[in-house]
Amino acid sequence: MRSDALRRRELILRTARQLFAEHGANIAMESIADASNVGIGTLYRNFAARPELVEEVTLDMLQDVKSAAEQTVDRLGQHDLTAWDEFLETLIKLNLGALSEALGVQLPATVGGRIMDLQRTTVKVVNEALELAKQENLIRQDITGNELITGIGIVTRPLPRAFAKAAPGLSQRLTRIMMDGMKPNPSLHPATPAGS
Amino acid sequence: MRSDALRRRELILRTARQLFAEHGANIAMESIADASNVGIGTLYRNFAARPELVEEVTLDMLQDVKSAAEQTVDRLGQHDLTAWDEFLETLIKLNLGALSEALGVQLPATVGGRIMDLQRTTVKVVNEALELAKQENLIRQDITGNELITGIGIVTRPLPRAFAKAAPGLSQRLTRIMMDGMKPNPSLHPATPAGS
Amino acid sequence: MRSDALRRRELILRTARQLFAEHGANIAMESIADASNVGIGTLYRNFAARPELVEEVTLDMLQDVKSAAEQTVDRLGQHDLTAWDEFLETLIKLNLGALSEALGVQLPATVGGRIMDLQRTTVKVVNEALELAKQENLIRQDITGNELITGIGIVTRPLPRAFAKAAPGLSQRLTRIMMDGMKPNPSLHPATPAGS
Amino acid sequence: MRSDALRRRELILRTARQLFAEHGANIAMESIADASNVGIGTLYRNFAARPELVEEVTLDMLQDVKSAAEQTVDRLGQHDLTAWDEFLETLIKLNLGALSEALGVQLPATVGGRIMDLQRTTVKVVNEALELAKQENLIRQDITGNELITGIGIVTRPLPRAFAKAAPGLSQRLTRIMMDGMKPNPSLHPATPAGS
DNA sequence: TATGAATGAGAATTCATTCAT
DNA sequence: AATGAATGAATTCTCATTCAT
Repeated sequence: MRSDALRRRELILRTARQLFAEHGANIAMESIADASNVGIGTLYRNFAARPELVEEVTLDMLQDVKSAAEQTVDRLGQHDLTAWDEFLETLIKLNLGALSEALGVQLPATVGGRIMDLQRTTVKVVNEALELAKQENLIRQDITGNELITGIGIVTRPLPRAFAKAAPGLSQRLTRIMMDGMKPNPSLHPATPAGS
Repeated sequence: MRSDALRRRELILRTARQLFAEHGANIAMESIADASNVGIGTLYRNFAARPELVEEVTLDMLQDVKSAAEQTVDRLGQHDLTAWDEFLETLIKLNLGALSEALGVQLPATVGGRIMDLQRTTVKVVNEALELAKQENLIRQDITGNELITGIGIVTRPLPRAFAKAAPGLSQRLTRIMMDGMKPNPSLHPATPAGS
Repeated sequence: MRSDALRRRELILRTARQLFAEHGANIAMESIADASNVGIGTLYRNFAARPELVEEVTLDMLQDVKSAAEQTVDRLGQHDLTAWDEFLETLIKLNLGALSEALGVQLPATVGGRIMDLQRTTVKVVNEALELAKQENLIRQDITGNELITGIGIVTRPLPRAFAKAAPGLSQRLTRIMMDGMKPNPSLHPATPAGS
Repeated sequence: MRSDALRRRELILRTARQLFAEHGANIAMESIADASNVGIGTLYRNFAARPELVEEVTLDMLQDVKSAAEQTVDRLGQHDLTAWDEFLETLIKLNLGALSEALGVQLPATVGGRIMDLQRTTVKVVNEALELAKQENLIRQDITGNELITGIGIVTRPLPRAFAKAAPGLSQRLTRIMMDGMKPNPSLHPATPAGS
């Protein structure tokens, strides 16, 4: 039953992540329980309160980013240059935007240490990948790991329905434009990078 | 008396817009009434329900964009090239991001015709301005009005607190990067524009 | 409407006090609302949360004790000796026991200043009445105001149903016995009074 | 094996009794299971539902009173007069008050026959002890067994925190006063005893 | 038989909306 | 027409009890 329960916990986590991305921060705990095919009590047995669930989903997402970055560091280390574009693809597909929008609203101002820690190490690995990408001139020299991630995160946020409808494919286009803004082009902005 | 009532309605609208931008979608109707110094009943007399208020705020915002675009068309028509950067500045200052985030969540899937209409004419004027800007090579040839507006809208959305804190100035940096992505650079992407 | 609302608030307060005494601490907020013939929302508009309602009921009760004590001081001051027994009667009828049982469980460990204050002044007045009663040899010299009140409070608590049923009138009998324990009888216990 | 199971049941019972006295009626079943070092399932195998556990604890408590009374009858029968005060001490130490408060709230209006029966026989034995005590003039002639037990029970109930804090030692003082009220003093109240 | 995971009814609280004054 | 009190549905969370292993 141990593994059974664990499987169920994972299921709830995945479901919650999906629903947060799809319906935003306001999704009711009961909807998450329903979509996971468990009773509300089971949801609460696994995640003592809403903020805890939000925290776990956040960690889950950060872990995905970190794993992708680690792979990218490996592959770029072996001069497999296709790795970089695939990394960006992965980040985009992770739906960081939808999630971070939903989660950002809810995370308490003072985020728990676990998130801070994982965020830190994640950014660190992303920075390593970035360093390698810069050496191959795959990206602007002044971009930081933080900027890369939040940049993709922000640009993949779901658009207001009205806009999304009026112009299908808009989201991908905007992503592309931001990626273009990160392309190497030393002449453009010697700029002072913000954040780390 | 008539104008008195009108003034009051405008006041509520402005207050709501401010509060939506500041506190997001979850702001309570009563808070809006309080901040407007009217009773909740008066708020509801002016806006029959929350979605209607949201709709009006959206229209208000679109109108601002349209007005700015109109001025820009005028000035660019007279070859006042500083007008373009000022237009972008204005769009950024309008806080489109914060607002559209708050409003986007709430607008019903089937947005009222009024919004669609104003959006259409707004985009049209923006496209005119854009056309002039392209002639002056102030912006990439393949950017559409819709992309410009939503691009600025999306990139000026408030960041999750955790990120914002970790890297102050990040938001401006991301805006800059997206603007860079829109800079004229014919070589980069002959791309097929999406949306209109 | 102002006075209407006030009347309603008082009604809720009275109802809550009654229900706390009758059904104990666990009575649901909704039951109180129902019994008051108001919606649950109205209950919460008047008392922002359960502890606030509990506090108000407590203050209401203390005020009753204080008023009774004040009258008693007046009457004893005029050597109306029947006042004392009537005071005790009143305290008993106030149902202090049922209430304090219900309320005691709920009041936070650190009771709000308002309760502390009113309790202090109440005990003070009771002590004045007590002083006069002692001069007339109506009560043991070593009894304090605090002891008188909590003594009556504790002995009028509702008995477990099983006992109450087995012996109707038991509660009154116990009250009587405790009152007997407070009768003047200098020989019995020169005891050191506890508390104040 | 049989005795093993029995031992476990007794352990749960003792634990529950302690927790009821300590934390009141609201203690959760799971806390009782935890404190007993058994799973919640085991608790429910031994006591089919909360009221049953409450009933068993009540019986346990009544049995203690009965045993103490039986000893007292024996000793008083041999004119060991110290037995009486020790009996009172024992009743006080049994923490009848805390328990009966917790249990009283929960016992269904129609208490099971087992409780009624044990209560009856308990009161009977207490009455025998009382008879002997009266012959030795250790207690008022008009006190009944029921009154003695519930009197001690009620006066040893835990006081609301606010009062307890304001006056440490208050509880013992009140107990003493009630005991004083039961001291032999034929002149005081020829009163009609209530209950049996 | 012991365990602890699962369940869902119930409790406190919030907030959009309606209604009496 | 303005006000703010009243309403109740929706939401978060708890805990007694059941059930699968």
